[in-house]
Amino acid sequence: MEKGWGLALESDPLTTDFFSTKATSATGSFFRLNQQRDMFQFPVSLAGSRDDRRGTSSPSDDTRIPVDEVDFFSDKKSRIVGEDRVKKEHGEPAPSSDLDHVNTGLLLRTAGSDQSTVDDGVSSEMEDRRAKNELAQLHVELKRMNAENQKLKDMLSHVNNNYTALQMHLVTFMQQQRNPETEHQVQELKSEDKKHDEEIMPLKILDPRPSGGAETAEMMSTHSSSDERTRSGTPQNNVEKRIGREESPESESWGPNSKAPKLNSGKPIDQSTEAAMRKARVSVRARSEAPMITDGCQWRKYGQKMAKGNPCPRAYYRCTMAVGCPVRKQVQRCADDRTILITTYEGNHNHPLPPAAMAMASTTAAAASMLLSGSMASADGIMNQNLLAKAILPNSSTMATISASAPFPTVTLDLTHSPNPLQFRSPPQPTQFQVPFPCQPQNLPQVFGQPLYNQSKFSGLQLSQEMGSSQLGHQQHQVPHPQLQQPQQPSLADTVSAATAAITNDPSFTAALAAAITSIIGGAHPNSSSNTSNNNNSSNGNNNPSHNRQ
DNA sequence: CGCATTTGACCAGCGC
DNA sequence: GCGCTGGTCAAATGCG
Repeated sequence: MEKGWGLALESDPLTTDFFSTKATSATGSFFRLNQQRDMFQFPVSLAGSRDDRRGTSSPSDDTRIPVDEVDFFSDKKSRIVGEDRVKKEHGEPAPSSDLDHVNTGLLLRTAGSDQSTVDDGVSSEMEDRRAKNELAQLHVELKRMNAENQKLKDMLSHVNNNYTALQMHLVTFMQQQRNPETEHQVQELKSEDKKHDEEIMPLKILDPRPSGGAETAEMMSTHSSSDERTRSGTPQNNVEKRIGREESPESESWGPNSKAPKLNSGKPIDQSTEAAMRKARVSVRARSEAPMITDGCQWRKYGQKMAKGNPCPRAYYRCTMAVGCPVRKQVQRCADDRTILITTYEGNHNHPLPPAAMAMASTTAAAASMLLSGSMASADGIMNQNLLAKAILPNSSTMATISASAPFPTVTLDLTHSPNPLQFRSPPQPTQFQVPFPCQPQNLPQVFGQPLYNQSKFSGLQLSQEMGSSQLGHQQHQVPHPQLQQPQQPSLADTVSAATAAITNDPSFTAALAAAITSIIGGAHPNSSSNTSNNNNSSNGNNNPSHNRQ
């Protein structure tokens, strides 16, 4: 049972098959197949993150190079150096490599090999000396490479941080333009986020929605207090706890019986949208044998119910990565197709997330923001939401559906239509740590021009093709990102499912999504029609990319 | 023993 | 008002 950031965060829920308790035994036996292996997994692609260093099946294993000597960000040289060194130590002649000076020595030796067979005495001594010399050179080179790698790693980390900060600044700026009164709240969030920038990417990217920042802050405070009450645990507090739960926005149930106001109620827009924000949900449909997708967060199961119309029980989970985190999720198998796992997220994390969790968090945050932005953009929420769904998946109406008729605004990301899903495939390495494969970037598919580190078995948002070509391509000028400029490589069918992780790991994803949404909403929204022309210039991510939803 | 899960009970909202 | 349903709680249980 592993408790760190990374893949094994959901260890116990994995082994606990809630379908086996009440569901049929048939499904139980089915889902018990390699649950660990078949978990959805989200990548850890944050450069320089701890997870990146935990690569296990790297070439360093084979060559017995100490891990600290082989950097996963390293270029080919250092690895070759390592191999050469080992081969040297084993008496093998090192092959010609990229190291010129090494080659020189080897070539000399090779050139003289014929002679060395003739006069053994002198040449063997010289060879020894030469070999030692080479070895020393290799050591020096290795050190130099390591230093260089470290430098590059630092730079990469720095660039990442800067990029995130810049993105947040941009969102903040646009948010302030749209809603100046929330400026101070936004600033609060910014300062909070800064605290965690170095180690962990912050989830609480500002909510660009009107009063979004306020909402986030409010939810955080409210939930901390309410949850503290809830966790106080003394029996005499039961009544108080119930009351507190009712007062807390998060405590509202998320079912059709919930107290949450409906979208098109007659309430003023502020209240209704605020409530809608609280209750906005993102439902992810994906194929998986595992009882729960691995989204990088830690969850604690707090309930299970048989839902009407579905023989499979519905499990209720609460985020336990931080005390008082209001995020909850429901996990349920689809009644029609029990290989489909439906995970519904609600709430905003009130804590920083590890990179592994950023993937799903970004996805759901983008979807939720998009949904809520759409619902607020106009009174005709349904229309805009449909447009937003098309914004996510312009060429497929079934990939993302937004329900405005539901008690809560819900966006459903349907990830089950992969032509060749890889969710049942074995991971390339047995370890549960998600390790990028910097050694073979050329073999990796790209989404939005970003190499896919295919460590994810998540079946994917399937945004790669449509979004990459039509949507993102359209938005590239709006959301400048170096990687977005790269030509998109045709996505491999069996790696499409990893697209989501890669997409959502890219901080530009939500910005790009927001830009796309903004342009659409701008056209549909009567009040923002004047902004339509601006969308191509200045809408870059402002309208959406709030990571305040999980 | 501590922690997570299980599971029955409770509560609130909705429909009839 | 009553029953149904969804969501949550918390004691009981299981596991490492």
